[in-house]
Amino acid sequence: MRTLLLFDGMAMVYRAYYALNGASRTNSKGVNTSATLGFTTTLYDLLKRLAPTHAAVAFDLHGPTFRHQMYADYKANREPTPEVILNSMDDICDIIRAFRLPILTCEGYEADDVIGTVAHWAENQGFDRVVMVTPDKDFGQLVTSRVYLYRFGRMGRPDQMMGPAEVQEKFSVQRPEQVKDLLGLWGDASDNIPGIRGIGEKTAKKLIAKFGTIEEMVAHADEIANDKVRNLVQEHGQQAIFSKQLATIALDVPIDLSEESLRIVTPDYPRLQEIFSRLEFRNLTRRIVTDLSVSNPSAIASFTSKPEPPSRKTPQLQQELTLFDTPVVDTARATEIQTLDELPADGDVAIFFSGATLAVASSADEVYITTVGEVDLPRLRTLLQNPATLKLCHDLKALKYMLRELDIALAGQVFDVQLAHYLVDAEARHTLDSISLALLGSEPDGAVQCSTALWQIYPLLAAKLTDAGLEKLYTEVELPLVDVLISMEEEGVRIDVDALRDYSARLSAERDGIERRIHELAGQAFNISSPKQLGEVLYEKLRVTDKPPRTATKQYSTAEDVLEKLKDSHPVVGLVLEYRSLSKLIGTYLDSFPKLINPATGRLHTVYNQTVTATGRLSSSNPNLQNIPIRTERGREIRRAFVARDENYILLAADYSQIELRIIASEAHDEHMMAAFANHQDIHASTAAKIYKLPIEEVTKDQRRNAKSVNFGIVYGISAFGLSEQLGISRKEAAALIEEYFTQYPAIKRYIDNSIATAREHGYAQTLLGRRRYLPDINSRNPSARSFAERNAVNMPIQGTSADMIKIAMNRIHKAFLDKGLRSRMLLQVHDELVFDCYRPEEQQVRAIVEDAMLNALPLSIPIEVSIDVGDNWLDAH
DNA sequence: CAGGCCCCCC
DNA sequence: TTTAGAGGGGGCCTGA
Repeated sequence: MRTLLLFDGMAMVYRAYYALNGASRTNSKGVNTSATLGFTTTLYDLLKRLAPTHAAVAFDLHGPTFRHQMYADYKANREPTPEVILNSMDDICDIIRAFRLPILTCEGYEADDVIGTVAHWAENQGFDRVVMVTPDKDFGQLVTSRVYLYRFGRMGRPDQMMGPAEVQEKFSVQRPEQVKDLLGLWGDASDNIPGIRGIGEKTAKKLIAKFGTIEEMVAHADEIANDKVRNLVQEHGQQAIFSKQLATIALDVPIDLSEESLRIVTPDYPRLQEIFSRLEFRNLTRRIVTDLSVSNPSAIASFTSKPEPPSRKTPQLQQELTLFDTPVVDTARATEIQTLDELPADGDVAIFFSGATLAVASSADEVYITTVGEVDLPRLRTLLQNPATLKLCHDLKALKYMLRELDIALAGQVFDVQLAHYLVDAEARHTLDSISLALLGSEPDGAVQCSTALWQIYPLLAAKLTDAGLEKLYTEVELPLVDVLISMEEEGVRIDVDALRDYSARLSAERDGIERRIHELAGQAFNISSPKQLGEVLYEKLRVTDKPPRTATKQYSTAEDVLEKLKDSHPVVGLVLEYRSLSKLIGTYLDSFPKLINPATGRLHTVYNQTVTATGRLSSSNPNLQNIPIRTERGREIRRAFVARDENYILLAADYSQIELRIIASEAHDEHMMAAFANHQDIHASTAAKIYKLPIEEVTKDQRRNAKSVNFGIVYGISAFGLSEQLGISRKEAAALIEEYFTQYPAIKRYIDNSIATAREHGYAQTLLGRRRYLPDINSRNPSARSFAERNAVNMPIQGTSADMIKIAMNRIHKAFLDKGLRSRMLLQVHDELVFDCYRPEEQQVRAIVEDAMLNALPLSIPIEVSIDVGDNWLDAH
C-alpha cells in the first residue's frame, strides 16, 4: 500500500502553536520553542500513526505578507510581485531535514497550490492513499479566505477573512476521497460563484450555466437582460475574474516530482538528537527512544536519553495507531444479530435511536437493529434495567424520554457521549457525527454504525475526561442533572392564557397607534420591522443624521443604542423604539406562548439544553423561559401570567444575590469586598464609596450606578470602551474609573491578571470544579482576538462557577424533593434563580431545602445569600 | 431556510 | 476598509 502524507508546513507551525494551547514555552537558553516543539511532536506523531511510504512538507515561500502584497498590487493595478519572506523557520526546516522529508516550495505559489499539485500527481501515479495533513483552523481560514474573496468579490485584510464554520470543519486530516472532494470544491467554487456583491449564489449559478464560465459571462455581460445584474457584472467583472484566480488551487505548479524523492527513509537520528538537545526537547527525545527500543534498537545508540518506562496509555495509543489504517466504523465487521436474545443479559450495551429506528450494540461488533414499535420489550427492559451493566448513548435526555414511552427505566452506569464531549470541549459541536469525526476520524452512517461508534468513542472520551480531571463534574453534576431537567421540562409551568391575550390586545392597540403615527411622520407606509426599510426611511428620506451608522455588513444600523442616541434628532426615532419594544413583547412572548402550550397538559414546557453554552450555563428554548422581561414595567407584567398550578400551590422563587461578584471576591480574596459582603452592605454603594472615597451614606445615585457598571464590567472582562458606552461617559473618564477601581481593589486586579496568566499558561480557563473553556486565541497576534480570549479567561471561571453551583443545588433539591416525597416541583432555572410550584402545606419545608441546597452547593470563603419569595404568580414571587 | 439584526434575560 | 469594540444565551424577520 502506497501512502503519501502531505503537510501544509506553515500552517502546521501555527497548528503546533495552537496545539500547545497558546502556551509559550521558553527553554533555559531563553529560546521560545513553542511552535517548534509542537510542530515536531505533531510531525512525529503523524509519521508514526500513519506509517506512510511517502511524505513531503510544503511551505509558502512568500510568507504571510503575501496577501497584503497581493492586495496592494491589485489596488495599484500592478502585476503581483510577492515578496519573499522566510520566517525564522530554521529550526523547523532543520528538523524536517533530519527526518529526511522533502520540503516543497515554489515561488509565486502558496503551499496549498503545491499540495494540490502533488495530490493530483499522486492520484495519477496510482497511489492508494493521499493523506493531507493540515490544521482545521488555519487551513480552514485559507480555504475560507479564498472562497470568501471569491464569493463576495471584495478584498480584505487576511485576518478579517473568516467565514462559515462549516467550511472550516470540512478539512482536518484528509482522507483520499476527501482530497478529491476538496479538489472538486475548488472547481465548484470557481465556476459557480462569481465574486460580485449584490449577486446571490442562485443568480450566479444561472448566469454561469448560461455563459459557461465567469470569463465568458464578463465578456458577454451586455447580453444580460436584468439591468441591475448587468450593471453589476459590467462594473465588477474584472474583480470577479481576479477573485476566481485567487480561489482556484493550482494543480500545475512547476515542481519536479518523483516517487523516489518523496520516499520515506530512516531519519538522521544523530542530527535529530543534536537539535533536540539544543532545543531541550527532553520528553520528545524520551518518546522517540522508547519507540525505537521496540522498532529499531540499533538506532538508540544515537540518543543519549534513557528509555521511558512503558506508558500506561499504551493501549489507547495502540488504538490510535490503528485508526488510520482501518475504517473506524467497520460495518462489515459488525455482525447484525437477529434477536435481542443473542445479546448477553449481563453485558454492557450501546443504545442508539433515530426516529423509529433502534440499534442496540453489545460491542463494536455485534448490533441488533429494529424499530421502536417492534422491539422485544421484555428483553430490552432486562438489558437496560440491569443495574450492573454500562449503557452507552448519545443524548441521554432524549433517550430517557424515548424509553419512558416504552416504560423502561435505565439503570446502572450511564455514559452519554454528548454530555462527556461537552465537558471535554464545550464549544465544539456535539452531534454524534462531529464527535465521531473528531475522535475517530470518520462519520458513522446509519444506525448500526452509530451504535458501534459509541463503543469506539467511549474509551477515548472516557480517557479524555479522566485526563482533564472532569470525571467528577460529569458523574456528580451533569449526569444527575439530566433527570432534573427532564422533570422540569415535563412539569412545565402554568400560564394564565386569558391574561396574556388581554394584555396582548392592549399592547397591540397601542402598537398600531404608534405605527400609524410613524407612517404619518415618514409620509409613507413601510414595514417598521424591516431594518432595511426602516434604515432607508430614517437615513435617506428623513435624514435624521448626516452620518448614517452602518452595521458590519454596511447596512444602515437601526440598533437600539444607535437610535437611542438619535432620539432627539427626530420625533419618529422615539416612536420607532416604542414600536420595537411593543412588537418584541407581543411577538416573542404574548402571542407566542399560547401557541406553545401543550394541549395535553395545559402547561408551557420549555426545553433545557445542557450542551450549548461555552461557560457551563444551561440554555432554554421553545420557548426561551430564561429571557422573560423584568426590567421595564410593561415587560414585567408578562410574569403575572406565570401562575401556580392551582389554588393549593404557590410560586416560590429563589435567587442567588450577587453571586458572580461574590465568586470574584472569594476567589480574589479581596478583603474589602469580602467585608462588604460579610456585613451585608449594598455592594455597589460600597464600591462607589471606595472609588469616590466617600462615606457610604454620602454616595449619590449616579455614583452608585457607575460603580455598579464597573462591578459588572469586572465580571465581563472590563474595557474602557465598553464601560464608557454603558455609562454614556467619555473613554477617558471610564478609564479613570477603572484605574481607581483597581487601585482600591488591588486583589481584584491581581485576580484578573492571574486568570489571564493561568489561561495563557494552560490554554484554557477553568471553573472551581475544573470545567474548562479552551482559549486558543489567548496568545494570538491579532489584538482583538487576543483581547476577546482574555475577557473570556476572566469571565468564564466566574460565570461557569456560578453555573456549577446552581447545577449542584438543583441536583440536591431534586433529590430532597424525591426523598421526602414532596408534591412541590422545581419548574424553571434562570441562571441564578430557581422557580418552584410550591404545594402550600410544604412551603416551610421547601424553603429550608432550597435555601440549604443553594447556600451550601459550593461554599465560598464568604457567605452566600439567597432570597426566597412566594406569590400567586412569578411577578409577585419576586 | 439561513443569516442578519435585534432585543429580551442573567 | 469603516464597524465594533464587556461575558453568556435565543427569537423574529426578511429575502432569496
